[in-house]
Amino acid sequence: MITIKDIAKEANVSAGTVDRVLHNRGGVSPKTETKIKKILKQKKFKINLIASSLAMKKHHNLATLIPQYDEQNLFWKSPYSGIQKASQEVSAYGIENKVFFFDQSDPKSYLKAFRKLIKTEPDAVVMVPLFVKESHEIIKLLNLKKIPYIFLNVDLKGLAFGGSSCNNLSYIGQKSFDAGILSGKLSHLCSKNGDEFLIVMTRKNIHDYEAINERVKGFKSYFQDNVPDANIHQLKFDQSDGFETVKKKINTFLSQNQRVKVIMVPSSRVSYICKTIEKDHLLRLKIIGFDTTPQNVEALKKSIVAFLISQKSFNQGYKSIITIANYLVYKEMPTNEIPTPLEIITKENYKYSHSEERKYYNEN
Amino acid sequence: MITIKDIAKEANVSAGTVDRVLHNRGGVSPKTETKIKKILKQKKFKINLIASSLAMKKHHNLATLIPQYDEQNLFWKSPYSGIQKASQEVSAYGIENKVFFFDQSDPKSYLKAFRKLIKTEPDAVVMVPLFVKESHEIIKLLNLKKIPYIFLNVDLKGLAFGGSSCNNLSYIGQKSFDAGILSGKLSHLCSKNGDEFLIVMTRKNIHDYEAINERVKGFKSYFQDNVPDANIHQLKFDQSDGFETVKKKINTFLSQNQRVKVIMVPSSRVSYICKTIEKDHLLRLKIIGFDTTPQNVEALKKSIVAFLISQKSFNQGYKSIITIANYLVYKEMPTNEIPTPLEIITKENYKYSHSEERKYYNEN
DNA sequence: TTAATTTTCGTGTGCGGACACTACCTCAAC
DNA sequence: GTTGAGGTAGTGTCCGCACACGAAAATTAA
Repeated sequence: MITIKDIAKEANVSAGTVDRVLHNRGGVSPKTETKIKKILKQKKFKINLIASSLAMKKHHNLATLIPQYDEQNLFWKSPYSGIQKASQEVSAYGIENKVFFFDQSDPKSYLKAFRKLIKTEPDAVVMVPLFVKESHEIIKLLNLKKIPYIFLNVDLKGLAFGGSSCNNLSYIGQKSFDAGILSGKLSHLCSKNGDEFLIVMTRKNIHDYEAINERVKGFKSYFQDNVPDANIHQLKFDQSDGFETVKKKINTFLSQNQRVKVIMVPSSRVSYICKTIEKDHLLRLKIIGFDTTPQNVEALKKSIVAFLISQKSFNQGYKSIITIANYLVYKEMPTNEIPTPLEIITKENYKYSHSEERKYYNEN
Repeated sequence: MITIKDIAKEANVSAGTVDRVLHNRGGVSPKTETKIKKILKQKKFKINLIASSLAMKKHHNLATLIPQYDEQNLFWKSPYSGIQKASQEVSAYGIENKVFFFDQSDPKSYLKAFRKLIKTEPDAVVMVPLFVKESHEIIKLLNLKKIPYIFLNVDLKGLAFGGSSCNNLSYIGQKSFDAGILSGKLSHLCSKNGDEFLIVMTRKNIHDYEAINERVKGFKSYFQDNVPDANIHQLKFDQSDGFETVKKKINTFLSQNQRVKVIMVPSSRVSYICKTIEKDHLLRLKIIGFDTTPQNVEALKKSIVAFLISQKSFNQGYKSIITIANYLVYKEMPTNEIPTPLEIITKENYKYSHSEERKYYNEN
């Protein structure tokens, strides 16, 4: 391992001088500078990041702005857990993360949480820019203060607000359209000619409205491209519809459409839908859903659900923190967009997936 | 940030004493030990890994013993790449990894490579114990020298040789039986009642003989448990069979067995098999294979292959190094067995998988 | 009681680098 | 010739921890 001192000795200067050229601090004569730079290259010197960050005594403050989760709506629990795990890990590197929650249905709470956040003077921010208009204001301030930020799960990419554009370091999140395509492919694979398909939409939370729509679009797009004459039905339920209403509607529909053999539920509510379907219908159906919530996994294990497509939101939360931490500590520039694997989960491979996540839950 | 000194001050002892209890170095009276431990907990002290690794400046020597790969047989390329990537990462922590190759068909070269390896006096070893008998000797020596080792991709678990048992820290590798079950499930899902199945075995390398066998067993086991009356055919080819022989046999078989609708190839040779199959047969077939070799991915993209099951051997190689590094640096005891996810890859989600691996390839 | 141990603990140094502080040198102005 | 400014380069300290060495305290032996 080559150290600064080695270089200094070789160049007949002191370590301080080498340090100066390493950091372009100036105050070095052109002659010595070129000489040192030459030796640096020749010896393939690389700064020891460990020693470096110790010496700098970098004490970074991170801040995270995400929607609050609750019993009713566990969607944001998983990314939060990932964030927590990553925070724990990077804390050893002198990075502290503060999490600020807001109500996903209340833009005002979003702004309010951000105001609290900004008061802590973070060095970087991970945020879920759920509300476009309010995000405008936030982005502007972050740009002004030159605080780097990355988007989690919701992208504002390309949006420019009156001169102040989104300079987010990266976007980490779902590719819902592609996930929809995948669900189409799986549906197709486990069907035969003449089978019909059913999409069941239940709109429960506003936040994933976009994701659900994209999934449906992707699903249809797959069939458009591959089986244009496929018969795709669609049922929509509202928040106001009770269990019995849903049950009646679905079963009536299935009775009248015996050729429907595959159901795709573009949300994490697939296990709920399954509960409404009568046994004799279930027998002929292949059901595909999203997200590995405990209930969904239960349905998977019982072979009621054939496939779950998981976007590993735990990992997304985890990665968001790790990414920004690497940026702060090692100045490692993340790619503009960090895609998350689209995982296909079945009864048979579930136990091998999400092991990180489950390990974390067990420890806590 | 709480430092050792803070703790020391609080406990009215010196930093050295705190250090001693932190590392269980002994030489501390029970009284002070419990006192310090209490304060440690209370203040939630966490060792600063940065400072720690700097101070230790442990120059660990790792050694890896894996089969050589070549143009003909790329199986071991992927784990090797993972190993390389991890080696690079841990080098910043003063860990150097030396890789020793052996000929996967020659036990002598295995022993020879090991002798070279042991001369470097490694602090830990990652190895693929391909040959049982020769491994005996190796394990004995490693046990004697108290060099920790982990097994990659081949397990000798439970094997005891004349008193010297395997004390491998961990096993990182495939779960081929379960992968076979998964292939069964996928085959089942994309078939309908009355369809028949075909397993095509090509035995090319000795090393994955075991894996292939397990996959077939798993496949059959799935059907045994779920569709006992399923009709499963099997074709075997030998190394001596040329392309034309294989082609003829397969197509003849498919012509005579029109009800075969799903082919499962329990090895990474699926793309090769596909090439032998005539177009009109391909149209009715769903094909399932293993491993994301470039050729297989090509077949996947052309929709010739429906599913590939990947065991992420890149990640396995990567993890093996990271695991042993964590053991050396942080004395972090790995779990006895580290399972690898069984990934289901289709045309639609391929681009989102293996991103780590591809990133690495692009960088190098 | 004193010497010989053993147990328990404090001190100092170094890991590789960052950065402030100081020292030296040159050159020009007075 | 003295003085001061500006440009260069060396030195020392600290970051938080690991670990060796040796000192002090406690225990045992003589």
